[in-house]
Amino acid sequence: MTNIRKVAELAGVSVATVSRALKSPDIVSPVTREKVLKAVDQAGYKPNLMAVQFRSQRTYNLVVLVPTIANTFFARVISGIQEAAQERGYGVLLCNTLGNEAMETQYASLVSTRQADGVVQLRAFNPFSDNAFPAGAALPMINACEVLDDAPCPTVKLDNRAAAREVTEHLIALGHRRIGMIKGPRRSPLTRDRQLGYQDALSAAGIALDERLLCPGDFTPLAGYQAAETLIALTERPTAIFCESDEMAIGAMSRIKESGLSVPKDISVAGFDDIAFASYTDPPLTTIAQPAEAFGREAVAMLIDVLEGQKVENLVMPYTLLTRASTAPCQL
Amino acid sequence: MTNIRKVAELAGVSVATVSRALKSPDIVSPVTREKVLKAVDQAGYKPNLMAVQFRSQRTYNLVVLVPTIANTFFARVISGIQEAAQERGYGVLLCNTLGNEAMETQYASLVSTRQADGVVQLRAFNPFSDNAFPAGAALPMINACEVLDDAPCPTVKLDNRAAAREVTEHLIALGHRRIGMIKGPRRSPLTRDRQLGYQDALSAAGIALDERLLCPGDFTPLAGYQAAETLIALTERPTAIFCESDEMAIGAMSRIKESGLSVPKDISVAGFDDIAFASYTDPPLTTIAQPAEAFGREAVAMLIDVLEGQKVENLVMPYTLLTRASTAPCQL
DNA sequence: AAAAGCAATGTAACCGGTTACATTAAGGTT
DNA sequence: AACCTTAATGTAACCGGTTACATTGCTTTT
Repeated sequence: MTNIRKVAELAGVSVATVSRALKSPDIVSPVTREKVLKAVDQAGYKPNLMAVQFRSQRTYNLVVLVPTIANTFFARVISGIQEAAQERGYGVLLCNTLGNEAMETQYASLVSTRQADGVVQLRAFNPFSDNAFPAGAALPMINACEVLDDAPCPTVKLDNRAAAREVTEHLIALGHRRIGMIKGPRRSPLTRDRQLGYQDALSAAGIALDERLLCPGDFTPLAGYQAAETLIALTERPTAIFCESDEMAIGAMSRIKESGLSVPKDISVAGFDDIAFASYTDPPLTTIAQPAEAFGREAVAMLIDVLEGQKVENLVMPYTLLTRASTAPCQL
Repeated sequence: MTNIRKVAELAGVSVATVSRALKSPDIVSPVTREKVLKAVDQAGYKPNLMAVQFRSQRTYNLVVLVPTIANTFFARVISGIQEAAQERGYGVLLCNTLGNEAMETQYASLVSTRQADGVVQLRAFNPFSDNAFPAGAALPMINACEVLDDAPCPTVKLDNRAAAREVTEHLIALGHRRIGMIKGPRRSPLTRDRQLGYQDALSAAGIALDERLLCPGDFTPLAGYQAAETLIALTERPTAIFCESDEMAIGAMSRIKESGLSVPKDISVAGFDDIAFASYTDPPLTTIAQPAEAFGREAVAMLIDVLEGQKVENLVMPYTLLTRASTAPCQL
């Protein structure tokens, strides 16, 4: 393999001069620079980035911890991450953690073993919290999308409470009083905030909370399907269902129609995320649009700022309620 | 940062002994090994993997070139890749190339600059074909899913022609004679093979090929939506449509219903891939199930075998026709 | 003309592991 | 007791860049 010494020999200069000619062209004479560049070309020289990284102790890689790449919302976030990282010369080591905390911790340790410079965490879990990491060490991390309450790092999030409130208010404005909710995983702050927003809207409208209308889920279509089954079976079934993800909403709609009920005539359905399929469902899905790609881009921008020693501030991203045909006035 | 020398000092041995105690425990005495391990623990020592990699000239990273991560079929393939890579101690550098060839070539060059050991290419394009790479150099690569005809590397693929033929035969068996096809990108071998399979079935049944029934697409729901529009507008519209991806099938179904037509009563729709949503559409989608995760796992297994100097053979993966409610007997 | 300043380049230490080779000590053989 | 073998450990070169410091030669200053 051609290395810097070969090039130096070919150009008749020292290795230091070659290095300088490539990295700080302005401090070598034009004549020498020419010679070096010609030698580089002739030898087909490409710097061994492993050596560069080793020397500079920077990998220019970022670890992204994603709960599941199969969720199309995260796919969009990752696209944004990828794009922003590439623009700034960073690579992305993607880690599909499947919600497995041990795996998250393991992947996060890529930073402490110098395989990556920092971490973007898309889930409310601090992979550095166990004792595998030196307590004082500042491990560059950004927590985005699902954010810890006491995040030990900068965060990028949505005002989930306000967004959930807005969806619920939309349903109430359509005359619905029995509104089911298909939630996310139990211990997620995201789920808690969205439920708070749901409750905010209910109490503002003077509607009592009925615990039976709350179903747990895990953001997958299957979970939505099963939760809808439960809700439909209630003696007083809801006339509207708010799902914490579009994927669950799709599953729920499937189950509702299977029962011979109609969306939105019998039951209105609202989702969250605005995934690509949301406008192709039958009927098209009312949902909260999140700027998924922007989440990714902003998280990366912040992480790189941290790595470069700049100060960063927490970010709250905007959302929009998209009213489509899956929600309609209550028929009762 | 604690390095191997600190540990050596702490344990009262040489750095070589520390290295050996960790990498080949059997060649140091039990007593010394104990001392070293205790020192490692005490110092909180973790080897600097950048140094290890630099020394061994192996990164234990694989580059994965994926056309678009937003397609849920690829999301499944990537899950498989991730899993297999992790099991064998490799990291995955995911590159969302968006079909941009310059970007593919750029990412592939991570291998020549020693940022990664090999490439898994999920698209029919040889990123090493331009002159940016030394001609003779053996750049470890596996081509999976969409495979080049003259791939310069081992491949993992489906018998797309046979699968497409099987779907088409299924439609013909239901009595359909005018069968539309929503295709993939023009120059893709995948699209060509699937069209050949479609034609095989037609000619076996004595049905003439009608070019107007062939619409180009790009695997997105929007493309399916638009292509369906074209097909519906034909004076003699098809009674069945075979889509080269489930995502396009979902878009097509949406457009068909928008026209007041019913699936499958007026038009049967079949897809390809069996993405997670395929069983939650209304009606559930008849499709070809591909072992997406297995594609990823096999590709990684093959790539690592190549990296380890073993011989590998091309692989053809199995498929299954899943008959669901979106296809029904022809009503004409 | 001697001193000082500066631009251009060379020399070699350094990053943190791995490993070929050298050295030492202990045990076994004749 | 002299010699050989083997296990255990130490020494130092090495991977391929980067960069602090040294050196050279030329120009400017007084």
